[in-house]
Amino acid sequence: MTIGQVAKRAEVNIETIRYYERQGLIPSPPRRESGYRQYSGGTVERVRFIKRAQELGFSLKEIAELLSLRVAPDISCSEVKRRAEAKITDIEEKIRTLQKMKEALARLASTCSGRGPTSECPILEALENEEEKDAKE
Amino acid sequence: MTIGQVAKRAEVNIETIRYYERQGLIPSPPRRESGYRQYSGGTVERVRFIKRAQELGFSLKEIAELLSLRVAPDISCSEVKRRAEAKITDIEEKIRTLQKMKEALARLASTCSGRGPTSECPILEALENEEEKDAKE
DNA sequence: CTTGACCCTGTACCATGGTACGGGGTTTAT
DNA sequence: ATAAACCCCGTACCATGGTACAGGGTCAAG
Repeated sequence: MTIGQVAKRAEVNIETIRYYERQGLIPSPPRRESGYRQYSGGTVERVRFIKRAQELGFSLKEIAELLSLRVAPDISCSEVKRRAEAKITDIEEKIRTLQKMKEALARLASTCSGRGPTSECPILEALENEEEKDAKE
Repeated sequence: MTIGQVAKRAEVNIETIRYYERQGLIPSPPRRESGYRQYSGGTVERVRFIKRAQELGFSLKEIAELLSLRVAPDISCSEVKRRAEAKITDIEEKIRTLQKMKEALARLASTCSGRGPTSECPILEALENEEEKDAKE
């Protein structure tokens, strides 16, 4: 298979395949005499693994590590589970941060009737004043 | 006030002040003969506004717009409120995405006893297999 | 044969929000 | 005077995950 075929089957950009190769996420395949890469079907599966793991919030670096774990002979499943659970914790933290932002914004928005000039907008005024921030903490 | 004093009082890096000036977020101040920037106290407040807005999830670009709105004579408070509410919507969407990720990860993690070699890890296997993904959608 | 699609490489670019230099001038306190 | 802190500018770099070229070679179908 050529790089274009792999990209098409894995539903990614050709450039992405080359990028992943450069980053070490997929191995450099053998070449034809022309220099064209010659892939087996395993690369499609590997790229799909990468994209699925990305969807779950893993960075490419973390994915590279997962891929290494997959073939490490002395590593146990528990390490994979630990990483999944660590990612869950990460995500929970992010959700908390976002919730705080949302609540602060909602409080601000509720102070504004939506009428009047911006020079007297309570939202903008709150962003300008330090007391407002301290009062929340 | 010098740039160092502004940075210290606003609790940001000197480089950040210069960056904000380059990005148009704060105005270029008058200079001494030496070339040193000479700030009034208003810049400290403005930088604090920027940082507070950032904490609420606004990008610098969005913040620049808020700062423009603040002094626009024909703009009403409702525009500011609209933007705050749009940001809330953004954040809610991000939370939903993160929730989905978390749930998918939790499901995966629950399939793994934490025992056994990684070559037989249900988490990794799920990431490898397309059927698993389709079954969820 | 011809042409269009495909492939290669290396380098640069994008977004975002900074941060770090190098090289040189200025200010301030001792 | 001296030394350290401070400031200036322009340019490059960082992280992350791509994406886009330019310039040139190869392949496959008509």
